[in-house]
Amino acid sequence: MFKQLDPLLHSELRLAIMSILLSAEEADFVYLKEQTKSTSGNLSVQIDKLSEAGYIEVERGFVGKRTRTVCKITKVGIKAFEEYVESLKEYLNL
Amino acid sequence: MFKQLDPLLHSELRLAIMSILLSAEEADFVYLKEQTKSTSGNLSVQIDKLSEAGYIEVERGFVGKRTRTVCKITKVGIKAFEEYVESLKEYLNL
DNA sequence: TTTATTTGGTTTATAAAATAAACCGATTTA
DNA sequence: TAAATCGGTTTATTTTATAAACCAAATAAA
Repeated sequence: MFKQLDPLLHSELRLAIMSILLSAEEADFVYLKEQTKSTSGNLSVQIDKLSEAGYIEVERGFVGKRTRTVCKITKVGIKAFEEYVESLKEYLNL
Repeated sequence: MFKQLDPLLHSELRLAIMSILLSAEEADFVYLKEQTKSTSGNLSVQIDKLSEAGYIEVERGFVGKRTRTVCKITKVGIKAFEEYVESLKEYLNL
């Protein structure tokens, strides 16, 4: 009856990150921090986890002299997100 | 933008319990255990948490000589669940 | 009848997760 | 040149989830 909920997505901050990246296709660290109102430490950790899972791609570069970390969602990430939504619907009676 | 997700509901097992109780209006420990495929220990702990939050009511009684723990969802629980669903929709782009 | 075994749980210990605090090098600003 | 800010990362702490161990009562088996 109840499918397992992907533990990587069933986390408030990671879900918010994925949600943003799904609409935006690209977002940098600063933007994600603003939108999610998270601390840098927490954000950094959760970005790493999504990246290690292959759900997002992270590029660390420069804009002018300042560093800039840009995140994009991957195909794998999109699929995982969609499956998570489907599973959740069962729990939510949607 | 992103509302906080009620941490009491944002948990796989507790959400499953609430989901069942929302449709069933009443379910006992054994039934919940079967449906959620959880261990008794985990189920016991999560039932307590929902109960302490006032989201469900727990009655420990007897049927014949055997003990029976029956759970019901409360109005507070229904409201919390509905709010959780609304908040989640934002994250899921629903 | 005593001894397993099962039922219906609870309590306690452990593993994993989320989160914040402390830190760091580079860049501005005062 | 000292102090503050930016853009993070690393490490420590707290919280959660989960399973394992346990328990009393009931039933079944020997």
